[in-house]
Amino acid sequence: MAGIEEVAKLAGVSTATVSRALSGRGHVSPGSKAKVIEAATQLGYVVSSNASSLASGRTRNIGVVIPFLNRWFFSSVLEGAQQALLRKGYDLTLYNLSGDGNERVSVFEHFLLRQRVDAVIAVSLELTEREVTRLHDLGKPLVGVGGPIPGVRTLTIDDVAVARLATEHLIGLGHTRIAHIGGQLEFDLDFHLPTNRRLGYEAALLDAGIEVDPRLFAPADFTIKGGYHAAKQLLGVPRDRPTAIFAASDEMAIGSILAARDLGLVVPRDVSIIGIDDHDLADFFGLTTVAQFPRLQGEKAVEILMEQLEPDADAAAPAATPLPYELIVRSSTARPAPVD
Amino acid sequence: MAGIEEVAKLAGVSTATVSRALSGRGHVSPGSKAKVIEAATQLGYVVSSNASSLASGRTRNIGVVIPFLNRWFFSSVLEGAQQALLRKGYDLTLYNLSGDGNERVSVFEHFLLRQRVDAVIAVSLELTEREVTRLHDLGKPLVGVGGPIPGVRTLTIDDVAVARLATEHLIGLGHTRIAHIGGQLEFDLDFHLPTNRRLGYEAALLDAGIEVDPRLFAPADFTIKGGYHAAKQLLGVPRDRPTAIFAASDEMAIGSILAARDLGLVVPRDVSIIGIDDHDLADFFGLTTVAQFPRLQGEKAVEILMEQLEPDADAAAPAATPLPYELIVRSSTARPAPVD
DNA sequence: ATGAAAGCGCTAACAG
DNA sequence: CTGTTAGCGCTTTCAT
Repeated sequence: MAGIEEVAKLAGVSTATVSRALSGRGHVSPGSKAKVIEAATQLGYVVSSNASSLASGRTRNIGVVIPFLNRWFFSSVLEGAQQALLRKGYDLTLYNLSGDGNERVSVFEHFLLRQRVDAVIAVSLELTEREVTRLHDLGKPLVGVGGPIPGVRTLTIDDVAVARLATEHLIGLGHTRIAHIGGQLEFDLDFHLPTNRRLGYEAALLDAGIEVDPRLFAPADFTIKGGYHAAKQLLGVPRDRPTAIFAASDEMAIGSILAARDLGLVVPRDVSIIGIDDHDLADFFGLTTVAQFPRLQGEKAVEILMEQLEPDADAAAPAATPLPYELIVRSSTARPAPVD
Repeated sequence: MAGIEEVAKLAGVSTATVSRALSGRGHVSPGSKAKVIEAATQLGYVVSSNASSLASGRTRNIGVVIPFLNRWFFSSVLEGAQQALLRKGYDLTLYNLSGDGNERVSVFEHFLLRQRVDAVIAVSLELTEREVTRLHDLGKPLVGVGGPIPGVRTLTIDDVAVARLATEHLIGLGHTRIAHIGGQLEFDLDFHLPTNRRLGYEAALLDAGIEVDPRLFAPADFTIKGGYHAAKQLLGVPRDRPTAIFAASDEMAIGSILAARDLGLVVPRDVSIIGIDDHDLADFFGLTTVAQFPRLQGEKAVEILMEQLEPDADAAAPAATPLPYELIVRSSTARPAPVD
């Protein structure tokens, strides 16, 4: 492992110049820079990140705290963040807080504070005030994705508007008996999206002069299986069956499609189904949905952090761009069958 | 941020003793140790990992190189590794090599060599000899999961045996026209599992005196969609339809189940279907499968690294435990319908 | 069992 | 634009 000193010697300059030439901070004459780079590549020199971090206080490493790895939304956010960071020359250290609160304390107290990271991205985790304060006091930027953190810049789609759009799509097709599969209450703890989506659904209904019928709501756990069972309840009633279902996630919507099939119903002839996400499987199932773009959310979180970590850059993204979402109409929604 | 010196002062000992007491290496009297711990917690002291790494040469950080994040097998391995590492007090730095080879070079040359990690876990990536050599030269232990790396300790289930078990399950039920949905050739590049699974399938057939019929093989890309299309091909033939399908992954098996349904076939009455994985969705679809346990594989990879990084520990796992797999019979397989 | 002190390899003033 | 030099905060010999 060649060190900076050898590079300096080979290039015929001082170690300071090597450091400057390689890191890009401070001015170096083109000539020296070329010689340094030449020497560095020749020796296969790579900075020791520890020495560099210790001396500079910067780690070029971002911590990502995330509750699940095996769900579409989360792995997509992670992927987006990872790629954006890689491009910027940053590493990503992963803290998967799937387990109990114990794990969580340990991560905060012992890991994040170890000076391992320059900043933190918290995905769908409601941090406590104490946790936020700790990070702020350390001067570590923090950005949230997919969940509201008081006092912290957070990226979330407008869940109310998205749910409203989905519901209005069904209303526009002529549906009036529209069921909703939403989140269970527990899910509201860390991110309030179930409630917000339900609110958007109800608002759309009311605006259209349709009464909200509590019997048309079924809770589920955001999985295919959960959506399947919820939809069976909703669609299994002998009379006044809903003609459409708005599920708060694509996985639950897909479960609903499978449930409808098992009940002998044809989608969309007998029942229209719409979700939220634009999950990988949505296309395969012909699911109409409102796309959110989690990869983009991950990338954007990185951008925001970069603005704070490296303010020099040409002041890119305007601070408060709303996150995009988009109705994608496939074959799971249609006009309701005419009443005989 | 209290430093080690303040802790030493408060505890009335030297910084060296603090270091020893907190890290556990070297002997410290119980009395001093208690005082140090007391002082450290009181001050909220946390070591600076950079300073520690720089001085000791150890980072307590493991790099995980992985090609996908959004697939069940990979996210499960990652989850297992993450949890095991967390328990050991290690961090996990993630390198997602989804993109082109360019990214890959960059990761190796600039990231892994920066002294950021003590060891590397490579998931389903066939590293080049050069890459392996680089890491070895740096004294960084390396373990592979799910793919063969020449000259490196690798954890993989015995794909041939697993495929054979799945096929024998079908044969045992009385099937003789057994189709196979396997991987496309491209997938064989980085991990040879498609070929190995096909080999196991053919071996089981031959052992049972059943001829291997190349028309009963269809390639796919390990997704539900891919399995769906492959199965349609296989099951759509007008005569001599296979009575069973062995898919090389659960996702393809699930696609097959959906294809069968769309063709008006009842599973398992008209066609039996078996997969490999025990994917999250397998239970929901009643899929018979051979479970592999990717979380466990991730954990095991960590164990192996720990043995090398911290040889002191009570010599745990015997080196060459084979990875477990297990036939899980659900409702997608049954005796073939009697020939009329 | 403990303390003193010499670095680990680099960066950032500072001076020139 | 470039070199000199003092640390960054800890770990680890080496004594004691």
